Amino acid sequence: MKNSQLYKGSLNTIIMKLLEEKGRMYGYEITQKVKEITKGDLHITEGALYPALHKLEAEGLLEVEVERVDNRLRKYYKLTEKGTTETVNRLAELEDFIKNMQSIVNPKLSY
Amino acid sequence: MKNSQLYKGSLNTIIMKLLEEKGRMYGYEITQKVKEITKGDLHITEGALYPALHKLEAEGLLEVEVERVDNRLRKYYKLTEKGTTETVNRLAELEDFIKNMQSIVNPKLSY
DNA sequence: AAACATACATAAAATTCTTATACATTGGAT
DNA sequence: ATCCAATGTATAAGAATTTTATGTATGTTT
Repeated sequence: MKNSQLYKGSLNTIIMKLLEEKGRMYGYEITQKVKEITKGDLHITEGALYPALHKLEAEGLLEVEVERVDNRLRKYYKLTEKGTTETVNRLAELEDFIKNMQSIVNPKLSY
Repeated sequence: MKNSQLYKGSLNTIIMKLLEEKGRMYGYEITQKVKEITKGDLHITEGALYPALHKLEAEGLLEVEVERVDNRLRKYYKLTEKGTTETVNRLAELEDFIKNMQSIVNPKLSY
């Protein structure tokens, strides 16, 4: 990930949310989608992405389907049942996190 | 910090924002203030806090004033001029970060 | 022919945080 | 009187995540 330190720790949640929405995605597609959504602010690097995907798979949250498209390898990831359940929790945590960070940035609004 | 991984990378920004607002604070006070603001969600541990404060000081973003209160040592931290300037940048980054994360969580709103 | 985009991967190093421990004072409860 | 909780700072070992750099290979554009 590029730029701000703030994105540290949010990669797994981002991956899981995108997969929840799209059904299945491959690694490179995830990087492009995130770049698009954040208008270029967030560039997920391969060095961060692939180990993260492999770990989520090892934890049983994702499963992979390998396909060959245009003679190039693609690994499509999708949420397992366990992963889907866990995504609900992670998104709830994310919403709390965002609220908390907003309370810190803008304490005037907490009346 | 306790619970969610999401807070990783946000500690420095939290510290700087609180100092910008309060003028000066000591470590323990920061932990209590954050606990209060987040209604107990975020517990900043000493093992994370003190190294972070020392590093910000080493970078010239914070300066320290040692005082003895009730025979207990207190180290009050405040932003340097450099730190104040940098805080503006960090808060802008935080706002972008929050917006980006909201775009990811709630893509429907991005029409 | 070179450069760029697509597509995956790993390994060393840096960074940040968790967990555990340490020391010292004050105040309240047993 | 003694113990425990709260206040206050600190460090060190280890874990986890990310950065940076590198590698492989194909397809497309200039």
